[in-house]
Amino acid sequence: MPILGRRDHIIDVAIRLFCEHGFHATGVDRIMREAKVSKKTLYNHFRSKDELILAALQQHDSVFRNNFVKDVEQLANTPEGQLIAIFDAAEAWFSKQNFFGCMFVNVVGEYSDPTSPMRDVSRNFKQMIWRYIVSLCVEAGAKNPEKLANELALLFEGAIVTAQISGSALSASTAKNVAKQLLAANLAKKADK
Amino acid sequence: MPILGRRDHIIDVAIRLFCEHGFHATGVDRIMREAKVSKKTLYNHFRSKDELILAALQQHDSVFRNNFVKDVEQLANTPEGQLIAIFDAAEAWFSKQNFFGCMFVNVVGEYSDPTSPMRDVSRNFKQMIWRYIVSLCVEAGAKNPEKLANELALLFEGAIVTAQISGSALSASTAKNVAKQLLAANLAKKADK
DNA sequence: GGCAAGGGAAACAGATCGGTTTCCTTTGAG
DNA sequence: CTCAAAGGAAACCGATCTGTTTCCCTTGCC
Repeated sequence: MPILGRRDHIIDVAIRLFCEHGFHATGVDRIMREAKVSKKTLYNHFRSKDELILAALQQHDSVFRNNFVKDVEQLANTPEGQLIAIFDAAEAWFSKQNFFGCMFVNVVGEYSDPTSPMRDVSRNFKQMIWRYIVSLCVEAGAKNPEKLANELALLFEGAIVTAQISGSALSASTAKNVAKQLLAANLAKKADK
Repeated sequence: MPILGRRDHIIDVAIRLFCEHGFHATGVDRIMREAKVSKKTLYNHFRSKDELILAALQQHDSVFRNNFVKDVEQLANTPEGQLIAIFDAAEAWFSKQNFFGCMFVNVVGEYSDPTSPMRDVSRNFKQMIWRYIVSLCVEAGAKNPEKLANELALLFEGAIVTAQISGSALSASTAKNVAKQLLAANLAKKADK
């Protein structure tokens, strides 16, 4: 009912439908039906479907990263521990009923133009995740934090897609296992403390 | 003109368009226009668009794996070398002009029903790649070939998606670097020969 | 030459797409 | 109470979707 909540509500419904069925397959009629708003209201808040898609991506970008970082910080309180906890948080994510892979991976499969604003948001999301991992690597005292972050981000990405296709969350522990080896090889020993 | 080549030609065009623009966004009108066949001919070979999608996925499954294995075998002639060469072949793949990510990753973003035949083909493709890696790990004398293959497949998957989103082929060498470390840790030393 | 089969072009069908407009009701602030 | 703004329901628009059908022309085979 509150005016300010309407827009966010539409975006929430749109995110859910886009994640589950894709972007082209999800019509505005269905979004408006499930959000229980009229088409007039929807187009009062968004000039076009593309603008709604973009708003959904940006909202999901913000919310997902915020929650993910919070989850990781709740699972461990040292930088090394948090780098590993990323994969525990991932496993919990993969195990959710409404897990349909990464929205930002799914969107690039439907919009191939590299100058598309959807791809900009997608690239930006992955870069933000990477920077987060870099910052943890720096705190953990990695010799080459950016290189280590590249490797950990790659494992993360691979685990997400593998979980999506296989329908199993096992890939998270596979990635976690490799991550542990990478940390052992790239982090200063505790003796250095 | 040959009757037998028509069906394959339609499939080839469909694969190209599905990879570049996605499945829902690619209409049969466009496929038929670019394949230079009439709609009658198209529906004479395929009962529905879904059947064409399925045929395209199966064809791509077969052709891609065949070519990929051939590329790997051309790049190295030992099992250890081939396990590494996977990522060199990947880099060449990522660098192609018409690289739009993995068709089987893209398709699961548009068809979320786990019982969908499209997802069956996708799962099967990833499993075939995994089995190929397992066989190389066995030949290379890995202690736990299936576990090592899980890890290498994860790196492979992560490299593909990262290349697709970033638009850069650098992820291949990142994955290759990690793969080398994994092989060094999991393969019997040369002294054992 | 004649003839059946296949294919091309295009009309057609019914549904759905994104998006606009109309009309009427609700609602909140002065 | 009044009145303007906002929202809901639904008609409407033109375009596009998958899929079917019609008509005509080519082509290969006997």
